[in-house]
Amino acid sequence: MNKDNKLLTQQEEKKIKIFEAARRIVSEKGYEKTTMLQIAKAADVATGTIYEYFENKEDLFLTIAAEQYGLFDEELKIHFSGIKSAFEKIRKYIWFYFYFFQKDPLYSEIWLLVIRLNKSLAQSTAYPWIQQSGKEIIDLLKAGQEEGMIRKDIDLYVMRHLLLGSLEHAMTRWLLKGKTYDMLSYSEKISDLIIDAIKK
Amino acid sequence: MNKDNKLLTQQEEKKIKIFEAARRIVSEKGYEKTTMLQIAKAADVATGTIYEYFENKEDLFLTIAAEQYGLFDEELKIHFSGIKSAFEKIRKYIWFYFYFFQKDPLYSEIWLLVIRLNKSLAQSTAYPWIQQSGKEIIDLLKAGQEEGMIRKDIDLYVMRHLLLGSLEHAMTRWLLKGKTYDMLSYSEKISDLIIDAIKK
Amino acid sequence: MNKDNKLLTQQEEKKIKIFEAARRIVSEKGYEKTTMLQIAKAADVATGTIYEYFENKEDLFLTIAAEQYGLFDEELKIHFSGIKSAFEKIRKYIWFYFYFFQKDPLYSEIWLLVIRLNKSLAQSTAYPWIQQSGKEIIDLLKAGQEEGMIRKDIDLYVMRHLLLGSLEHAMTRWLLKGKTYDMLSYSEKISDLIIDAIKK
Amino acid sequence: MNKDNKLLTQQEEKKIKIFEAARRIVSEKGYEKTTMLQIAKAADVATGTIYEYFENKEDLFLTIAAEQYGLFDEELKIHFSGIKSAFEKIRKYIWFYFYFFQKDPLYSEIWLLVIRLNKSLAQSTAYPWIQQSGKEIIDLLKAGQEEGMIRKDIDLYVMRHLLLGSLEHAMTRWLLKGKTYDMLSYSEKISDLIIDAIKK
DNA sequence: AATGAATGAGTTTTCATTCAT
DNA sequence: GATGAATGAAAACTCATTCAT
Repeated sequence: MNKDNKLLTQQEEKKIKIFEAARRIVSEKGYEKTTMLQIAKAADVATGTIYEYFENKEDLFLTIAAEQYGLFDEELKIHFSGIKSAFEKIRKYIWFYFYFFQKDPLYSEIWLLVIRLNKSLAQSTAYPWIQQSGKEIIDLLKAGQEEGMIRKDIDLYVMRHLLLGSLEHAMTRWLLKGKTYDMLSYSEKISDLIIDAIKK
Repeated sequence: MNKDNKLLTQQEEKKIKIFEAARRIVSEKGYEKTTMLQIAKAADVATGTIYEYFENKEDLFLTIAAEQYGLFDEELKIHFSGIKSAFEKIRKYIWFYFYFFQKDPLYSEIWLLVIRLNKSLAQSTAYPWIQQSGKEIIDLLKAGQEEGMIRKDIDLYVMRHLLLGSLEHAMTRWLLKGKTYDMLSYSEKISDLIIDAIKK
Repeated sequence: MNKDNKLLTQQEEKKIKIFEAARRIVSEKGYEKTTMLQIAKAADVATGTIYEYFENKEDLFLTIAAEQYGLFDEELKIHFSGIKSAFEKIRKYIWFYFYFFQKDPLYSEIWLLVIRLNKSLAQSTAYPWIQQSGKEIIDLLKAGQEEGMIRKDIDLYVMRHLLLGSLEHAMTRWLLKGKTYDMLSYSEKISDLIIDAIKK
Repeated sequence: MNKDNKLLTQQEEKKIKIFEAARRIVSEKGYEKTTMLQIAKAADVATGTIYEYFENKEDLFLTIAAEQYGLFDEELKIHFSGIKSAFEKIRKYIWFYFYFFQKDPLYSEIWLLVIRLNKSLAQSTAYPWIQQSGKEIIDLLKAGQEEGMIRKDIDLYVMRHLLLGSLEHAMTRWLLKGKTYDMLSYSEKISDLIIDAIKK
């Protein structure tokens, strides 16, 4: 390892430190109430240093959002591997949804309470991953229909509302209630009900 | 009408003017990005005048929220009148949900994007109407089970996640997408799917 | 009594009501922290009504100050009646000082904590009574010297500092300590010491 | 001197610049009428910069007051050095009181502020230096009594009223009158009178 | 690359005063 | 004369961003 390489590594580390600090604080306080100074202190860097790695506050926030989505997507792909049936994938998706958010409540807060409802994010074309995130479910449902496992009399988008809506609602309540009760028992029942509703 | 009556009306009018201006701007920009000066200008009053009618920014915001919920609740009751069956009420509820939010998109934005997901609001006991809003559905579902119209093998709370989750998700997407497409055709299909899922 | 007379009386009463309310609140909170609305509410009138009787906040405050001084002066004159010796008058003055402030702590707070330390008041020539208030002591001391009862080797102004300074300091402490202890026993001792210091 | 040292000095200088500007303006206009913007402009910094060095307006003000008291106390100690007799220390104290205020009129105006501050903070335990300031005189007087130089028939607190009251009164008048007359000739005479009154 | 002091526009809120009724 | 709603200037304080070191 040469000097440059080592420096790069140190930089990467610093970027991650800032990233993690920002993620933690944003999930605690929300975007508007998180200040750059808070992030800087939590990351143990100077405020100016944040601007070495991120354009500005919005960029930092958007990077977190993209990363957040990427992580979900990446892990999901791993969990999908080996499963061929679209229907089974949907089952898996539901399970994974609860599993992922429960595993890392920090992430789920950012996703559910911050990103998902950001109007400018939702309408922006600059961040294609946001548009992307919903399309996959549509593809899965369509494939499930073609397999003959999912009812064909219902619009795909309607089913997506039912699917994602139920999941998000359940998780959001759990977050807002302070994560005090056990999510696991719920998740299974919700899974059953959703599957029951969309299957042939 | 006497002089006093007229004065009262003028006052009420001004309060409503501020109220409507605040509602409009908050729904456009969100709570944090709405300034008192913007509201004042939009309502064509001085900033100080807002403080004649509302304690502070939070109070103004909360008053809007309470009003919002109250209106939904009040209108819903009217629509429920004459309906005896709990199951039919649920049908009606779903229809009304779309109808109400579509009728007044300004209201729906505040409810769906601002109030519903505000952590401190959700956990606050100072605003009982927020807690109240979810309990009614539970009662309806329970009554539907007792009538024998709704399946008894599923937890009430799980069904509520499905019901409210689907509705909220559908409406939220519609809002975030800029209300560009027609909601009515969706609403009916979603209704069908939800009813289908929870009925015996 | 005619109508005009009765109206005048009602007005006088209203003015006094405002006056008393202002005095009470100013003594509690100080000049800067007293608002016109607080006074209006305490006097049970509208804010605009205060401006019917007083030019503005400063005028109201100054009127209180003048009244305050006038009351002290007026009562003092009564207590002086029958006393011929200047030396005895000084004795009386000291006693009266404690007596007056103790009798009406509201008055003393305004005088000691508000008026006395107000720079613009002290330097103003618009309020001759303020200048006047100190001159009387000088006259008394001078007369005492001429009577041969008060030492002549000390500058009159120096003696006034000792006299008024001691009194004000003692009363101020009493006020600041919450008027919890008995002032009477002190006042006598302080009297003795001051008299002792200035007498021949 | 290294770079760090120089930086520290620059910071200190800026803090002092703000401090001095605040002191000057507060002494001119009083606490309530001094705005943070005025201080910022006078110190040639941005308003935000003040908040880098002081918590808020009250903290800035309290720091000035504490500094003021500390300075008095510190210098007094130096002047006390070499003097053994408590009685002589009291003589010195009186002299120093006038000397200190005359030497730096800017400081002395702040003292008026301190007096006023004392009024509002007299009952507060958060600023121990305020309570402290009066106790020292009691100790000195007591020691003077034990030396046999100060009369024992008078309560210590009564003597303190005479001593501090006279000094404060003389200085306050001088300050409020705009420091137009010569204080030195007075101070000596007041000294003589006070000493005369309390000595055996 | 890293720092963090400095910036100052922007925000909420207050309150003496006015004036139409 | 009395009212009190309306005013809006002014204040304290915040914080994303910059830039000299």
